[in-house]
Amino acid sequence: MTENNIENIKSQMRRGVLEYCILSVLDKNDAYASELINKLKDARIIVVEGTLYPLLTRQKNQGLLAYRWEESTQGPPRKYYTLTDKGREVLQEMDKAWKEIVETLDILRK
Amino acid sequence: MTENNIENIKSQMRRGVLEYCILSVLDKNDAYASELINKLKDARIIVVEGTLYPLLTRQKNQGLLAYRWEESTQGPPRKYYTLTDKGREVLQEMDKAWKEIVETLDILRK
DNA sequence: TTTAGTACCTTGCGATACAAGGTATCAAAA
DNA sequence: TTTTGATACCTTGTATCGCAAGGTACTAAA
Repeated sequence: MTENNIENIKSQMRRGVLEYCILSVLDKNDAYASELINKLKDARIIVVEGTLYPLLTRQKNQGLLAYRWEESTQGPPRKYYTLTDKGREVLQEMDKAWKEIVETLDILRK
Repeated sequence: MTENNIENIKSQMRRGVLEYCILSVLDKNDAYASELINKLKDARIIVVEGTLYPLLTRQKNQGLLAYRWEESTQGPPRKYYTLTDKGREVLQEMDKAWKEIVETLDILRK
């Protein structure tokens, strides 16, 4: 019960920054969807396929991401996503928004 | 367009921590709904009635909040919300979850 | 030619944020 | 004494979105 409650709270917080996390990861290196899922899981941000795929499509449609296909030696081709210039701009805006929220919570919890 | 985009991003981030903010405010002082809205607005967390009322009811039903009615000299009676013991426990869990996410983003953006 | 591994994507349900609209109380002005 | 304005409560309907579940396709090895 309470456990569940807390998991909900965490996932709610994670959801709020999910797009920010995706752009942050892609800012360092291009990546394909399954790879992204693993990198985010390593960073303790849980995200599943059914969440990620539509989200990547949305971000691509907003012009934040572009992609290219690359052949793989061990399975089907991979769709590598990369940040666009607009994506980098938006990422900077996210940095600001994030800083603001962190400050806000510092104050609220002080 | 882009403006809108960024507003969406901000509000998404805000949404993720909204419950945390509410409990944080109530941890300092009991408050009634309209008062909460103003305090959060001052802290740059925008929340509207249609969001807050159902959310307070949810938190009350989860046993995190309790309320009492108090007469007011300038209008209808006010429903003052207060943190329960369970609410305080959950708030501490939120502190942990929040710290974890802040650390995660520090690393992702480093 | 079947199985295992990897990678892509979609569908349907449930939760929820928010705009808009509604009710009730009190006090002061008309 | 009725209307207006301020304050406070709450609900309804719509749209969005996360996630579980299910589905397709390619490659290599058994």
